[in-house]
Amino acid sequence: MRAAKRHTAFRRRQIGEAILAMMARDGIAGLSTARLARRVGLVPSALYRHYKNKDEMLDAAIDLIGERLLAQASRTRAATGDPIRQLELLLAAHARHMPENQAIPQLLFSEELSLGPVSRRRRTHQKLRRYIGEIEQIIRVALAQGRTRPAADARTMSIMFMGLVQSAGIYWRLSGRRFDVARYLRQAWRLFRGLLV
Amino acid sequence: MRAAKRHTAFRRRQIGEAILAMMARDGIAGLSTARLARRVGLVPSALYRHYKNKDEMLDAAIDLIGERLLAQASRTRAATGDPIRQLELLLAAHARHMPENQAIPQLLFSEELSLGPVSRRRRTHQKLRRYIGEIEQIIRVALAQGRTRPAADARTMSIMFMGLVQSAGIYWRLSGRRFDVARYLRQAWRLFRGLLV
DNA sequence: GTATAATGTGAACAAGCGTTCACAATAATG
DNA sequence: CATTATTGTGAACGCTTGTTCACATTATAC
Repeated sequence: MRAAKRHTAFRRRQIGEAILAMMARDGIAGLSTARLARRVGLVPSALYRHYKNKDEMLDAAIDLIGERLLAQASRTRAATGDPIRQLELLLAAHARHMPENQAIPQLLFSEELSLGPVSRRRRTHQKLRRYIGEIEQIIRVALAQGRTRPAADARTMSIMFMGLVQSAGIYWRLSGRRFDVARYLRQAWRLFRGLLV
Repeated sequence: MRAAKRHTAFRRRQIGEAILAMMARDGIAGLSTARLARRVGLVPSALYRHYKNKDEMLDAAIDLIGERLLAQASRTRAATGDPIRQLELLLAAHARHMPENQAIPQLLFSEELSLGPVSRRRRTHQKLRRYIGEIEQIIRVALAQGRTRPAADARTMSIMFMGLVQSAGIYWRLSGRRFDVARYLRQAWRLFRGLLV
């Protein structure tokens, strides 16, 4: 059956989101144009009406990831003014969206990042830096309010914060989704929190 | 030129170490039997004299990783009796061997782990659990000696500890090897240490 | 020293990959 | 309504992949 004719903008978003979903499960390397097309409901060659080649499709997906991360951050900052509470909410969101968000660590460690064009690594680096920058700002505010004299700067702590999520993701994935992410992150948060207040 | 005839045990080790080295740079997906064979100095078909198929080669490499991790841990525990110092040494070792050890995170997030046989995921899970178990024991000793009443159990803290290394690895890789891992881990260590003593 | 087992080689294979292209169908424009 | 631009289709391409197999070479065992 022939697929409906939709605008390129629509298809581009469809394709981007399909890539994200597929990356979350199977990583970026097992992602073939054939499977991607099937998921979107098109024939492989149809993808090339909307993107020049596979590289452009992947880059679009990376942009999507960056957008979502930043949206998550700003949504959290809007929810409350308390920096400590913001970090807590952020961790909870990561725990809640662990399945879909696996696309992120999959991407960060994909071989595409080392084998593919340098521009892609830089693009990804930039997205992550922005997100960590958001966290760093929150931590800076928290440190200003807190009573402790911290043993490290806000940037170090923001990378550590990301490490909490990463380690949870690894273990969750490796355990066959059995590892209790929410519990771990709650405990880890209690420790991390102690470094701030 | 025809390659020398070596015993299978010798070739197996050669192949395993070649996989590790190649994984560290390019991940596990870009790893083809052709490139692997060239690196070992053989012709692709020769690999099949020593392993039944590619899956078996990868499993062997995973075993090698496990061995190295445990060796690292026991070497560190032998170096000093002080648990705090042990953890510090372990972090320093991770910083020093970051380039070679990239094979580990590459493996942990490889799509081979989700697409490949379940046995491989379990195998990897087991290796990592053993290593984290070692860290957990060290932390347990440290907590018993310390004066603080910890806000989380030793297992949580051991996963957090691994998270330090992971986040450093991500950033280092993404920054094009420019990120100062040693500096970051020193600072992160000061924070983590504060949770123990 | 001869037979036997172990290891290496090159050719060949089927399958999957990303991509191109002529052509068909549909939507947008006049 | 006619024209034109846009989107979808199926076949075909060159390439890489993992693997097998008959055959050549070398080490080991008797």
